[in-house]
Amino acid sequence: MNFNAVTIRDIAKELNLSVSTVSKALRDSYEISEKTKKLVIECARRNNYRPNPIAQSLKQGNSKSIGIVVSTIENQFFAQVINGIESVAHKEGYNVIITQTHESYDLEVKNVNHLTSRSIDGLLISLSTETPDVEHLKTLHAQGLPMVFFDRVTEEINTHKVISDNYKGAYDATKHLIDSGFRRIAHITSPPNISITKERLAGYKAALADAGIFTPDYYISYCPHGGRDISEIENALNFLLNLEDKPDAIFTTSDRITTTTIFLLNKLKVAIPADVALVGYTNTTLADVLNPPLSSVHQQGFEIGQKATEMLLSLIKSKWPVTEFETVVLPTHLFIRESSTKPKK
Amino acid sequence: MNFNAVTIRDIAKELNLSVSTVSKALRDSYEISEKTKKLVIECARRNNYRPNPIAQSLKQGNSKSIGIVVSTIENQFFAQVINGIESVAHKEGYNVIITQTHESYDLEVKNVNHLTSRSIDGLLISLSTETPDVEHLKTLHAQGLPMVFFDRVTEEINTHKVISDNYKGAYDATKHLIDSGFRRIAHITSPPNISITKERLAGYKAALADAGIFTPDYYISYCPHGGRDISEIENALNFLLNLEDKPDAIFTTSDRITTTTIFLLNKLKVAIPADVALVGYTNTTLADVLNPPLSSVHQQGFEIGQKATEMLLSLIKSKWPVTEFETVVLPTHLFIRESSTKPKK
DNA sequence: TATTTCTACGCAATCGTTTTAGTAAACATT
DNA sequence: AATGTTTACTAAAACGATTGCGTAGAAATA
Repeated sequence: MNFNAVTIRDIAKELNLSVSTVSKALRDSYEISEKTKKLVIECARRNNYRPNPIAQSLKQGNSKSIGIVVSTIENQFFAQVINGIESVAHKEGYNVIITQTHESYDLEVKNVNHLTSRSIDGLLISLSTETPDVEHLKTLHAQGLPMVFFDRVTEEINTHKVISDNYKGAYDATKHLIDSGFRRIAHITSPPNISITKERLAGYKAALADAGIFTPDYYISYCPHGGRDISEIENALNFLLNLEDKPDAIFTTSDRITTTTIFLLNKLKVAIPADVALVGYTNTTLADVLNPPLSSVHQQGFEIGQKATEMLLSLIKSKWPVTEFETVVLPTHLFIRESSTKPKK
Repeated sequence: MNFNAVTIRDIAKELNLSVSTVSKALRDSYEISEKTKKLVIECARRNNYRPNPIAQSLKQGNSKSIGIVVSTIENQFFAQVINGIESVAHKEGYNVIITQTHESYDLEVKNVNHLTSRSIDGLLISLSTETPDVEHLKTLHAQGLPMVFFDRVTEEINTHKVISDNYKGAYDATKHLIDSGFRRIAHITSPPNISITKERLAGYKAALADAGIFTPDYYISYCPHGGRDISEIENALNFLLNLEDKPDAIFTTSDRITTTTIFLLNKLKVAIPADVALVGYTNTTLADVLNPPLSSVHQQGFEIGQKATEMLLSLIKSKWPVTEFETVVLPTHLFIRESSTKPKK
């Protein structure tokens, strides 16, 4: 930084003291007399001295910053998670570096490398939908980088995790559709490899099974890129709506898939819920104002972020290697609106 | 970083070379023989060596990171701007640190201090609605910190700026309402002190004046916190809708004010556009799917971010103090949807 | 053969801060 | 008076990477 060149050395020179005295005075060391402390502090203030955090980091071996990897901050859910992360991190004097994968594996690897090469103290990560394996994270984990997974987690790395109760969220949504009188309930979801897909699929299947409703496998559509390409969802809908036993309801996962589905159904002039009902996962604040108001499973994004950060900081601050890990599961909430209300005949 | 302890010194020891030789080999210096270079590079790769960027920063006096200050990333407009910023920054090897003010002046000051104390090389900032003055930035600017303003800018600091054509956006929106047959057009907007408010207000007034329509001052409502509190907008609407010469159309500014207005109007069972038409500023991807589809002025968020970052990097890289500054104005686009279509009688 | 020029590398200082290991001087204890 | 104990400070070594300068030995030139 050349825009703020005042260093501890300048103060030392001005006061005819050694740098170590100045440093200790500023850190309020017991070794320094009150008189000198006052002198130093006053001089620092007068010269608008700010300790160079880079030098501090180098000396202390930590950077007081944590890295975040999410798919995209345009997703309201992740924006809320990040707000939760920041609320805890800032309180503890950590700053955060946010990176986005846009669901790409390449970008995930690049971002993780970039973050670690920026010397982060810990990592908060939600896996990209396109991530086939977690070797890039295993190495770092083995090297001792504290990491906490949230939302999309992996079984292959043993560390803290924070997730929503995806199973129950999906179960509740599906059961609600069943209770509302729908029987042919399709499911449009993310790629089968990521955790949230599996958990939500299990909840969906369980609700149907518990109600004794048989559902063919072709009612389940996976979007390989998590809805990054609108065509993925378009294809899924075209397929479903042209079936002979066309579904009378759809349960969607993920913010993007859900909001895109409502957009496409409207465009296709498929009436919701008259032609097909819809319940989705989304954290948009606009669900109420959509046409029609969208029934949705809402996740506690902010709280997920908070919890994950608390756990990460506890790992970072721990003096001994942590071997006991925890997976925190936060409840989801189903908001019932018009998109899933059986129209009266 | 203790989780990645491989340093240049470790490599030197392993190969029985000096640290300087290793450093120079890795930096491909002409002073080092090809044979040694190959040896060093291979050893570095094998040991998963990564240069410690903190040490590099300290030596080189830059941090290769830029700070961003926005009101909130939950706002789609800012999320898009940030994506634009990242696209340019990452390409140039810079990483970004995002902070949010949530429209609070206190948080803005804190964030700016935090960022500069984290040794950023430059600052990209959109002012908070509650920011009464820019003294906290003037000091930094005077000290030579490169900064570029975007979206909400200030006249008081002479540097690069990137904004939307707010005047024209507002003019077009208002003119469209007039052309659609509306005459009593109200305006709900951000606090009068920030730049976008002034620019949009001017466009709104000009369109009305050009059409020879007199509009009373009480048709203009300011939200002191930019719509952070829903009650601000509630009050504005209650006031407007209970007027004797109740407006037949409303033009709103800012993402949050616009989407909250549609929410409240729906809640109040005020039909849009039958009872009152609506055109707003918003960058949500959901405008099409809202009830009713929302006419809106769309800003080129991504491009604003890109442009601002290009300008910031040019400031950072400049060898000489820059004295010629530029304000780039990007066009807005009006999307006409149902919320502003005069219903047939 | 003596001198100069290259080549390829090492030494040591540097960035700004923190911290360990001193050390004079003042004061207290026997 | 000789010895311990504080007090209040300083010198110097880190942290990891970079870089100007120095130099041994090989090669080229005179």
